[in-house]
Amino acid sequence: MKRADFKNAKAIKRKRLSRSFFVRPGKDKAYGGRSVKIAENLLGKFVVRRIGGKKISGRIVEVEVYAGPKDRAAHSFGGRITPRNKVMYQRGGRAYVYLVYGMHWQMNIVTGGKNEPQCVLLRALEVPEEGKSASGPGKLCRYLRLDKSFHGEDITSSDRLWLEDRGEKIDQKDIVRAKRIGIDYAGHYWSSRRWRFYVKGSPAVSRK
DNA sequence: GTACAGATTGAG
DNA sequence: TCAATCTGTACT
Repeated sequence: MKRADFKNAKAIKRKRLSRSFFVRPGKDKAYGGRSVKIAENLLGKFVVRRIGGKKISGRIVEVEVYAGPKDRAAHSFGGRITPRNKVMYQRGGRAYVYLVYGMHWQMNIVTGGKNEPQCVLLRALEVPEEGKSASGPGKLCRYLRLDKSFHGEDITSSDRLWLEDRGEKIDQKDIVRAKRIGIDYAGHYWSSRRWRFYVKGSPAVSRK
């Protein structure tokens, strides 16, 4: 490697997202507002999964906000606390991983402070591997090889799962705001909230 | 204990 | 359009 190349390689910014990204001070302007902001800010960040000496990563291009206890589509609706969702009540920065439809894992990131049960679902990544796909929450977990053992993982300190800022800032005009997928059971008010965000034009976005 | 539905996916 | 597949949840 030439000296200049080495310098360039070192110059690529890879900063792990820390607690302050997931837990933000202040009050929400609208219900779930801070988590909406976090969701938008997650676009363009990278998920990194370390398996032994190997790293798998992907660029986040699609997310959804779930903001209990008012949100009928969220597991925390009504303030329910169950073995499955109790991690949502912890301080932000942890993974909420669970099985849907008896066969697909989904990964959420807990946002907000203690006893503020909110989270952001990761729905799609752009991945470098030819032929591989992470377009959809189930496929994303299959790609990253995530399962129940990651439930509750603190992604601000874990050595096998974390998020990175690599210096990209998605412009507001490139963020599409849409209705969440697969939650029609939550009733018109909640299913019509535009709490799904994706990067305009990304080929990896699910259900375009 | 039983019943039932689901933040999905891939095949037909 | 539909079945796979199983956990969480609500009820008896």
